[in-house]
Amino acid sequence: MRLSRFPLSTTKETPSDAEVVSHQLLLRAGFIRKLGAGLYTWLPIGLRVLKKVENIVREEMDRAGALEVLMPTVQPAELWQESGRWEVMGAEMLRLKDRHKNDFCYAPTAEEVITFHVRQDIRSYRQLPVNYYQIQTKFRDERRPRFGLMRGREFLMKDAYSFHMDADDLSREYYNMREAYIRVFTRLGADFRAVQADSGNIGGAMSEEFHILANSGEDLLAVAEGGTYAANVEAAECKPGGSRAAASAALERVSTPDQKTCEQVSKFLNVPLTGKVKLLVVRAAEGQPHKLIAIALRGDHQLNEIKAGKHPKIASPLTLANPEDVQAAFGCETGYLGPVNCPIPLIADHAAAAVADFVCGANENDHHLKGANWGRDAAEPEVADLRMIAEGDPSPDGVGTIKFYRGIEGGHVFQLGKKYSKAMNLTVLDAQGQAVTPEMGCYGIGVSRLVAAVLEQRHDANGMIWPDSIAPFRVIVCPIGMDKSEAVKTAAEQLYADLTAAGVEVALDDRGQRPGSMFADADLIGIPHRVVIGDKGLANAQFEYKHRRADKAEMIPATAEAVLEKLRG
RNA sequence: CGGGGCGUAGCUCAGCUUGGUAGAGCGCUUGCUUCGGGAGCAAGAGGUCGCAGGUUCGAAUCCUGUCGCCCCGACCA
Repeated sequence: MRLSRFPLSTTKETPSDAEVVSHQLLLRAGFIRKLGAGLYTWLPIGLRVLKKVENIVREEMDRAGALEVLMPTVQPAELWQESGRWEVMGAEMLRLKDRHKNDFCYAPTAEEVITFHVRQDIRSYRQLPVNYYQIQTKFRDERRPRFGLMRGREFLMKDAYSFHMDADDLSREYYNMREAYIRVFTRLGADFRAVQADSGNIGGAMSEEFHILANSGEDLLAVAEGGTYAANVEAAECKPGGSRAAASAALERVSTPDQKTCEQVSKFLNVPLTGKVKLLVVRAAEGQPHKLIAIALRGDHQLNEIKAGKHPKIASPLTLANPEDVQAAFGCETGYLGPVNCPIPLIADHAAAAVADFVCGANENDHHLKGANWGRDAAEPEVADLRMIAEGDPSPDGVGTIKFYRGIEGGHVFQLGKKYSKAMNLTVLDAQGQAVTPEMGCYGIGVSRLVAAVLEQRHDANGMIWPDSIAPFRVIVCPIGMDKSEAVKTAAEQLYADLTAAGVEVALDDRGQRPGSMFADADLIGIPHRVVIGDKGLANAQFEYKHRRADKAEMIPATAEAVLEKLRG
């Protein structure tokens, strides 16, 4: 490609409304332009990268045996009403009406549509298993689109849906997809982790997310140092620790005026946070004897709202009680709650239940209790895993110690089970002629998000640093004084022709720019290999070669073969 | 959805407090010089000041409404 006919619109200035590096660079380098909140146009150079990511995903899905289809982005409401999600999905689903006033949505995902088609076409166990995928635009009306491509509203996604006669075959395909994802992320040149995940409201059992590690990531990951365990903190289990020590202290009521937080009380009474038990009050699930329920946590621990929300006695999604209701139930402010004489049902986290001689609120304003003990001062509590895992905790699988990382979710694999096949009456006949409801899996990759996520890892002060696999061009040829020197012009044109003939994607910077701006653009758009051709080098029959990551350039023979050698190496 | 902020040239922003001829830098056009890390000089083009009302002799500036966008929080296959 000749850059004289491939306009780059790069800027020196960083757009003010771009927060994260990837968003800044994508705008500065002219890869994308904003059309509205969470809506971006891909310009020619950016689209080249997006298409390459898309093709890597396509190749690996094909290699894994999945079959590509293309479904409409506008879907009839009836299908969503069948699955029940027309009501469940909130404002994040964009709803439309056609001229006949019929309801539609702009696809946020496609479980319903694919299940509908499989119901039409698949009748026999002989036709299963099958795994259909598409690479298609999705729209989710996020409450708060942000970070450019990382959380856009319209985005490009690869979504795959598999159908199986039984759970074992679903499990087999799940691991098949997992392997395909590992190949995709590896080819993108990304530092990534597959982590255990919460399956959210899409439903299902087994689920893992693929995260690209980056400080700007929106998710927090618990990864075992010295082990293999990795989980999104939302999903990370906490195993019960050691047994509780025997009670040794007497119960004592102490005055703690205006000491409402655990930190304040801990400091005021000079006891460690780990020796305190705190109480949170949340709404109880429907049908529970009391509308509120108390959760006891150790002072240094945080509530895991996802795990707690799944507890059968706790309302889902987890909802904190409002302060008036707490006041009415306990007769004191929220800063002084404790398990001793707790007026409502209580569930304790494992760790909170393992503390002896603890400090807690006295259920009376401005007072706490010291030396409190389960089984003596407070009833032995029901225990559950309710807390957020913490850095330094032992890994739940017993190997290693937990350290936190931030990650950008680039892919997600789920075992859905029968949630949609059942809701939408999908059945096939098995070998005995019996109707069976197939098991489903679903597997997503955020294709456009991956472009930004890779960039979060691969950049420096001068701009982007693409791996060869997804770079907009592999090589950029920068001729110095092309319009002055016939020798430079000839050599540049020859190299351009030779590399092109060799099947290398090469950009020839024939715009007649000064060297400084050529180099600045080449660095900003992140082309991995750069060849500079100037009269000085040509006098010695040499080109100058530099890898985008290298500190310095080196001289190589002035031949296409020498350049190709560098690309191989 | 709650809180905060911003809409002025293609881009980044100043001007608004205290109403009176609409500005700068970058980019763009032309010419000359320059040519190995975003060149210099000179000339030039380019703006319904988001939109709609209102106050006023006069509104980018003050008031009301409205739309859009950004940030923090809550939320999120």
